[in-house]
Amino acid sequence: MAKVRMQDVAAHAGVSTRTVSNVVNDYVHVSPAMRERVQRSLDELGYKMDYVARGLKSGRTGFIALAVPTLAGPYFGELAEAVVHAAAGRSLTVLVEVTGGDLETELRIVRGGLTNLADGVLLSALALPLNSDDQPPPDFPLVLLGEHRPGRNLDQVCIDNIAAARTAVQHLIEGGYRRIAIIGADIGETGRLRYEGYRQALAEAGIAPPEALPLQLRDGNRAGGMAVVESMFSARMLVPDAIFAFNDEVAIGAMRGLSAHGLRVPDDVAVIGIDNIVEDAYTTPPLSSVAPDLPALAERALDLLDEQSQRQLQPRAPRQEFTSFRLVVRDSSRPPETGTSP
Amino acid sequence: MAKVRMQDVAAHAGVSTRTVSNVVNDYVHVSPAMRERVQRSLDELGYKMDYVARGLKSGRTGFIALAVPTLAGPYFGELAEAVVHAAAGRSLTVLVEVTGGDLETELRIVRGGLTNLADGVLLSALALPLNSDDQPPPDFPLVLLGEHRPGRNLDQVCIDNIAAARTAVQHLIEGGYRRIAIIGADIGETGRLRYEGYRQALAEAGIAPPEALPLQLRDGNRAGGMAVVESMFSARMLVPDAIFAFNDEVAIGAMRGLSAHGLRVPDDVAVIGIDNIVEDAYTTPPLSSVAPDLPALAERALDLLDEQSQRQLQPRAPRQEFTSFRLVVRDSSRPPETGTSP
DNA sequence: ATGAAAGCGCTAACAA
DNA sequence: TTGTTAGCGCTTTCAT
Repeated sequence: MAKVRMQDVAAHAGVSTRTVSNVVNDYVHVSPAMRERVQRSLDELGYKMDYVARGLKSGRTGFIALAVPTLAGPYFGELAEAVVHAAAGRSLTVLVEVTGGDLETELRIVRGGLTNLADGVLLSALALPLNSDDQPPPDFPLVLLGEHRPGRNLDQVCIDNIAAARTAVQHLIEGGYRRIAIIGADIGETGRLRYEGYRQALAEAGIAPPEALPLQLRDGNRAGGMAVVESMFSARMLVPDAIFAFNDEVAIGAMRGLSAHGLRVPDDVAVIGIDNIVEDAYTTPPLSSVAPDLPALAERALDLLDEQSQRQLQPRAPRQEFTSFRLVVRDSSRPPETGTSP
Repeated sequence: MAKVRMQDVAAHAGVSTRTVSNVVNDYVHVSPAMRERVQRSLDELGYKMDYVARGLKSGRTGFIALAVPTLAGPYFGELAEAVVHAAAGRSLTVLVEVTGGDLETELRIVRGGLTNLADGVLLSALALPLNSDDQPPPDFPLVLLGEHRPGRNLDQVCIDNIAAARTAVQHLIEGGYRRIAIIGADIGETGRLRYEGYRQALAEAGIAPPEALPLQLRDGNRAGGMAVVESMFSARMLVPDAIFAFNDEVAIGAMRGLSAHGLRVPDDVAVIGIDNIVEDAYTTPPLSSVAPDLPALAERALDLLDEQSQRQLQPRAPRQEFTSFRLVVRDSSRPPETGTSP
């Protein structure tokens, strides 16, 4: 069964390709009779649109691309779901590419590696150099998603990392915790921002930060979080009474490390992370977190993509937008006095 | 900065587009001098290949598509990583589409919705009707990934679900557990197969299955697993001494439900799942599981895609291949006598 | 080793 | 309302 082209359908129905195209694309000015006739041929021959060919001509494909560092961890999967859902509301299909946090891959994407394939690109960058203002702005709709900030010449939507971190740490302080450690301050720009929020919260409360943890956090995942806690014990450090983790995965790894050493959460050490991944509600104890508004983030990102498609010609100043977040308190950060939920 | 076409480069270098194409595609018969000259123009003008246009003509895009029901849960994310990794070894880029387990979307894909965009499609189907043998075979490389079995006219690679389930249940039996419940026997074809393995293991050991759990598992996720356990308590059923869950997410939900009712794992109830997601090593207690060999699965799937591209003309009998799995024992299924790991 | 030119399947000006 | 036709950017026969 060879490929059925529009021309084949046109021949079969005794009309021109123009008419077939009109029918396929639900063009308004087609007589019902004609539509009926063409539709019959369409069905009979089993015609399937070649979206690539259409894209070549029309410049629009109906796809948008989402590039994320990894899908192995939960956060980007949940982000992807939010984007898929938001895109579906606009009749857009999402294609996800995994970059591996690889600089070369991220650069390829910023330089248009997905253009013509997708009408717009959402990129969660990890490795992209921060000061890339010298790079020419991309000539296709591109929005940066999430916490990285590679230069100031690209649209971006993310949560206010400083505020989010400060909220988390303030919550710990309000719970009476004083020796509050941070894990992951060294993870790229996001880590820097979250450290700043941490620092501000402590400063506001007049608390001195405890001594820094000995091991740097290599990867923002469970294994990394656990390793940092292990290093804390092997360095015989004074154990903090609370930990603010770079993200929930790290927090979960840290909790595992603590419990492996016989420490209870939150009685001995309180823990809080960021991202509010689904898993948080099922850890032991359930993990407190700061929840970014993923649906809103996705919607805003698509809005910006839209905007960029419109003003392709007359570029405007790049935007950085924040979406809201909220504190989600679970047992991992509830001070002992308060008791746990029923 | 308008779009730079091959023609522009050709003009700039004073050659034909043929030559530019040759240089770009590393064609052998190009004189070093010519290559040098064209390359200079390429760089100078900042040429970027339009992969869509190339795909239109050549029929190959360098992309393969992976369609999964969801990315919100951990399993398909980890599967996607495996596919991305395997594909990278073959200079293929993976584009992931989320189907939502939606029948309409799955049908669109089987009918070629991603053709011309991707050189081949890997589909993890959920809703696809089982007896779709009447459907004409797809005219593009397509391999089914994972546990579903929609008819016998498509290539498929998955683990042997019956054997995997039997292995898990045999492990529980060897641990001395007798009242072994299953959660998720009702989740589609996969559930049916895993139930069969469960049944076989019990039969081999001469154990009668305990009374069925009152609530059907709606979704194969944590919330579903927890809900089933809750229903077990509200129905005042005799609590089993071990649970074999449809997958690890369900197992994790079940563990949460058990601990919410004051039952300890594995002392009161042992739990085992399937998938061996990363999270398993960090749950409390760490969750035993059956681990599919994801890298092997991905490689075999790509092999089959390759094979299909070759014999486009002369179709061969569809294949169903199994990839190996192994039992991963962690604390959640270690009988009390045995003690826990150091 | 390189050039000229015919499409890949579709859309959209331009015509009628 | 529908037909005709010129490309979209690229690859690839056929020439040279």
